[in-house]
Amino acid sequence: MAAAALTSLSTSPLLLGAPVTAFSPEPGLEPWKEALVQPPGSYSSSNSGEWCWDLASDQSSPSTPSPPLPPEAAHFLFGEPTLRKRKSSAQVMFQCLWKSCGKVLSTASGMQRHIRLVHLGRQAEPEQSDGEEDFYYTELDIGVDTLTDRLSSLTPVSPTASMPPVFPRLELPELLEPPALPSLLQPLTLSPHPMLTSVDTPQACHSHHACQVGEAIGGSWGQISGRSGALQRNEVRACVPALATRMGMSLRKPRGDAKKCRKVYGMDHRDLWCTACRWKKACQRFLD
DNA sequence: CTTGCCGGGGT
DNA sequence: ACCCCGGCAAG
Repeated sequence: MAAAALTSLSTSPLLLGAPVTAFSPEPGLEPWKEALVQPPGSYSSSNSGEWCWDLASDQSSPSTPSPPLPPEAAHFLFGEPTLRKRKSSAQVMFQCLWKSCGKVLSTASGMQRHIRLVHLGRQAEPEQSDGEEDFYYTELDIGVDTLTDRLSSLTPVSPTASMPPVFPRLELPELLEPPALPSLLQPLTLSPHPMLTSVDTPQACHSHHACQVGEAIGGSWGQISGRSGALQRNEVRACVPALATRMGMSLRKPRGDAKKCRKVYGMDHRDLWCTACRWKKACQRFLD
């Protein structure tokens, strides 16, 4: 029965083309629970929460008939965002990541066309596209997991993979400049700071890891990647803490640039240091 | 290499 | 509580 419902939902035009107005969060269906009922094969079945998915097995998903770009270029690393089964309760939109653009369209093809014409200056038909447009827009679930969207965009690759993701002619500083991030959040501003609050479900913020990850996004971690798309939001939400750890996202706060007692007074005036510095703790005199 | 400081001790 | 330091990450 549930399968039938999912099937009918997944084929519904509402998911792909309709305006946002139809959004409704489906009371009684906790979205985070859906993470636990993913089809087998793509995810390991650990119940410890330490090991939530395996990119290698993720790649084994069947290749598609004729994707518009070489799968090894992006889909190899990022999955198949437009073809994988989508969460039934989410309305999907597509937002341009180009600096100070932020245009939101309801279809991926429309967004690709927008990027191609407006930003890349190409007139070529989609068939000739090399898929570069995919790098300049992101997929938005207009639903409960806006944070995990952001997190997944910060997830360039599994830590088990050693190769960096392929960014064709990607102008990182421009694409990832801070102004780009707030604009991503605009249509999703259901609460003052969605990046931090939307994850604040009983599950995700249980150990505050997710919140600290949120803080980290504002810092240097924001430069990790701007790629859209990608890993299943359910997976990400289900194991944000483990994800943060596994990605090497240490929860240690980034080093401040203020000179501390040690630097100011020197090793041979330790008696002038604040006690915290003397004890090799975070300096209390020269705060960041 | 140096610096800042977390985590984990000892008293 | 106070004090110390191994060891790590970042620069």
